[in-house]
Amino acid sequence: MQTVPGEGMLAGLTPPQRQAARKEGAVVVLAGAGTGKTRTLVAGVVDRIARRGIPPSRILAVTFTNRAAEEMRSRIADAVGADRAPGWIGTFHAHGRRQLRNDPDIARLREGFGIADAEDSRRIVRRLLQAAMADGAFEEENGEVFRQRVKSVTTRIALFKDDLVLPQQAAGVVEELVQRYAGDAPDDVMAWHLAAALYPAYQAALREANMADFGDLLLWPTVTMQRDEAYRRDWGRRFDAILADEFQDVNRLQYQWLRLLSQDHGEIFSVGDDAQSIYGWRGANVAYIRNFLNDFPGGAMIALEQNFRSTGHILSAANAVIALDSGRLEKTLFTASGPGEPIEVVEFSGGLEEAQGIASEIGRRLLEGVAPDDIAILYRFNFMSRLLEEQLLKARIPYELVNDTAFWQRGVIRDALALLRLASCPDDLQSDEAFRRVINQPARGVGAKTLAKIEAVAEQEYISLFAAAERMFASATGKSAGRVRAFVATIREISAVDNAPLAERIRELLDRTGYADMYRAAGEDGRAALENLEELVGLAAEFTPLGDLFDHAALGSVSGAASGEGRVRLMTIHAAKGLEYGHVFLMGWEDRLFPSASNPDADEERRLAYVALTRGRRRVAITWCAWRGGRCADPSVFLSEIPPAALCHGWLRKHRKGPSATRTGHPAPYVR
DNA sequence: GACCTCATTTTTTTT
DNA sequence: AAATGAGGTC
Repeated sequence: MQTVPGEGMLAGLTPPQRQAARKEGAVVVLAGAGTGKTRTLVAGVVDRIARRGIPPSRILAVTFTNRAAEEMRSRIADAVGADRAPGWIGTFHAHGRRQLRNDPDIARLREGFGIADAEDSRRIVRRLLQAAMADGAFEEENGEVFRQRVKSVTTRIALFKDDLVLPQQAAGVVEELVQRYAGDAPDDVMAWHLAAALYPAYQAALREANMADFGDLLLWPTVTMQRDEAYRRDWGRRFDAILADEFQDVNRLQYQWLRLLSQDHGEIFSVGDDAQSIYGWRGANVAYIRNFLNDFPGGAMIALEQNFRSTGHILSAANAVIALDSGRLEKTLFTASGPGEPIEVVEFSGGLEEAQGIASEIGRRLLEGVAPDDIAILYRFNFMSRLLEEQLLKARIPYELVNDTAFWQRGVIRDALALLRLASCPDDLQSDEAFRRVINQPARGVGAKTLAKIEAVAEQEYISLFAAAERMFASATGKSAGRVRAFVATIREISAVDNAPLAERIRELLDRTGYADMYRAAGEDGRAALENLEELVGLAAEFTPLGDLFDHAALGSVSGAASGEGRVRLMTIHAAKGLEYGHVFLMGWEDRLFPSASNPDADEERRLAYVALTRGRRRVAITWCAWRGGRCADPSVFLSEIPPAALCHGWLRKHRKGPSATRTGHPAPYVR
């Protein structure tokens, strides 16, 4: 027998893994945490290429995150060679973008449309809500309340799209969605109605700006595939096999998209774990994986239950917590390794003590020789990293925030990109959001009132805001007129020279508009911003055409995520899914905080706890505080659900005194 | 009318 | 971290 490339890796699989990888037709692999999910998925791809002879170019593999796509790509390349890796590995959004770029008119967009990220969407909704409020659609709201309203309406419009609801259909399904998301609060119900009412205007605003939001990327291709059989077949026949990762997190839109693409051949290999479904608030519906066999008759479901990651104690804790998840697909993780160390539970008096305690315990483990990047601290909410950061800094422990405010979403970077967009097409309405963003940055005397005047002119003449400002201030006198004229002239000049390298173009924009000077003048306060801008200039060189840079920025890429070797990782539980660490610290396990009182889906919080626990390979510590945020707190219910035999009081007891353990100070950083 | 500073607030979770 | 509000100055 000749050897087939890739057969080697198939040989290293467990029997269920191998059975799954070789199965044809519709398959769902129910892969518990740490059971070799990615390995099996990669084996599935390899089997299709190497054994079944499907051309790599005819395989579509889809993931949720860029990180997962990247990992899959490299692992497949390792197995079958880079030249034989599938050409279509990417996130749902990247695939949708590709489809929409091919036919912008299915969304009634023009070529070169931009991608609106969450903040762009919020800005549009804010304007619509302000207008609605002025019309008396609802009571006047101020500040914080209004801000919440904007956010809550924006997310609901996105949920309509995730549920395959078109703008004109929204009003008809409000009641259904109110029920589904159990928005008992009157505010939430109102937000649903507002969202349904504003959705058509929101969509019109996007179209006018020639922009697609995240939902649009997949919504319009899917809707068109439903309506137009020729279009569906055109895309469907490009692939002989489809593979989907994290299937438990698909929403209705993604699910239909997968079905439409796979319906001709029925070759859909999906991998997931219903116990790890944690994105319900984004429209994900566990029912799709749980009912897979109903929707794909003749399909197969294969469970992977042997865990290769964690110790026995960690698994018994995870199994106990997830056992109470209602409606779950029964499966129990087991391991061939021993029980290992019990999970350490540590109670602190307050958040500061907790942060100090974790920092000093990490310091101790680093001295014992544990590698910093084998340690992770996980929390429910991003804001919980703040105290921790201070303490880690103090203890000179190198750390990295994973995914905090992503590079591309930072204010400075968005400003710089706005300048670039403005300069790339100042007369296009597409640049209006960019104009709003940077016209008064640095201050040029254009406040809300002046901007309103510019907007009025622009609307009247049906020209861009930039063109309107140019016209209005051409001959105006006054303090701000000169500054606006200079700004407009600078953008025009740079706009005219469009052959300069991107990096140079950005640098010129930043310098000549006075944007960079604003931060140079700020001294130490502006240093971080200037560094970010430098990084952007460096990064920009990699992108041509220009549109790719904007798309990349919007689709949130993993910039710099691979940089943090030798650092302790701090991240949310959500961000930790799919990752594993030898030492895991789970903080803030308190009632109301975790499970979060603001999530109506209690089971989802439970699944989150399961995800958190199963990130640990050898040692897991759970901490909680009796006092946080000015009020008393009780330990999380999840703690009481873990079998006592898997728990112990760990390092916490010894260090209740707090500061004394750290006061001695550490002269040198803990670097190996 | 716009700007500045200072204080306050409030966070889900993310493509 | 970013968005607000207040109060004072130009």
